Amino acid sequence: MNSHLHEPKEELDKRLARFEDSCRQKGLRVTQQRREIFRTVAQSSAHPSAESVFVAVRKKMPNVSLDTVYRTLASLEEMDLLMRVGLSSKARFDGDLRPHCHFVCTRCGEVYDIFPQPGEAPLPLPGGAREMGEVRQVNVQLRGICKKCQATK
Amino acid sequence: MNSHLHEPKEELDKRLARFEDSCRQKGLRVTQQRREIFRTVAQSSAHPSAESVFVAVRKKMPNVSLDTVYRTLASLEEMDLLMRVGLSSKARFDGDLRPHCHFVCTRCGEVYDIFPQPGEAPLPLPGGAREMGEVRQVNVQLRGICKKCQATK
DNA sequence: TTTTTTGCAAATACTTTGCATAACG
DNA sequence: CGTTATGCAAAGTATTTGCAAAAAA
Repeated sequence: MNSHLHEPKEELDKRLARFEDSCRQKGLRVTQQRREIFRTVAQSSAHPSAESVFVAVRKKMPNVSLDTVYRTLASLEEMDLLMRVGLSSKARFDGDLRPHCHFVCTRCGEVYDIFPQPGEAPLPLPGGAREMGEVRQVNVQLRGICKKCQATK
Repeated sequence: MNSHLHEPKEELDKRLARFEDSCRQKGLRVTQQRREIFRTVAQSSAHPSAESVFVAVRKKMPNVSLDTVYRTLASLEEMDLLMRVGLSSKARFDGDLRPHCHFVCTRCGEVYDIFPQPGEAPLPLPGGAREMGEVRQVNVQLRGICKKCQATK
């Protein structure tokens, strides 16, 4: 899975402890599968897909099923123990090419535009960007709960 | 489709002209379907999905098919006439919660981390963000062609 | 007229769900 | 022991592809 530790062992233990705390706090049981799936994502720097996690976890737990991986990744995201890269499920398109950011509501899925306010400076490219390759597009996504959903409780 | 013009008519005409130029430049034919699909996305501010575009276009062209919409949206993205919100196809996960950006290679799909360089200031939240709702996560994605793919030509 | 594109239908990829059994607390 | 989570199988979305007919240049 092209993964390597990005932290020493004690650090991983700390994260595993945090994982267990989060589970208990949410009333979720600390199962072998959840622990192994969490450990796998926590140790990888390859931004794995559900399938990759599945393959990796299977090496230690040959009976784990893909749907458990999906369910667990969703729980871990819910507990803020990992994050999802990009937007999931279906693709959405934007015909407005002017620089702007998106606010994505994680509850209703709605996407709102945030245009720069008058006089606001454009976001600078991060310093390390050039080394990665040729940047053609910048996509800034803020995720949270939109006003409308907050009102609905 | 909850769309409204975000520009006057002359502006749209200019964009349609640019669309036709881009097609010719790429050797793609300017078909009724492509024109209508482009116009639909260009006029919408709703970040439509392929399905939404399909429904909207069908009102003017009852025989258009969903796969043509998919194919056309891909071409339009290729020509930089629209952009895709978030990442398409499959979900990917990141267990590293430290603030960092992602470089996504649009050719090979690989995702690379960009961590802030020593002394680099964190990116400021855009001014308009607060009005949208409660921001829980910031996701900065740079898209382009990675070094490895550039080398492969 | 020649080549590209379309629409149809079918295939594929990704993700989710219902249900009986197994595992946690 | 009571309840939650798992694995299996099957269903549900989202997207892609092969091919004959239609449209663009």
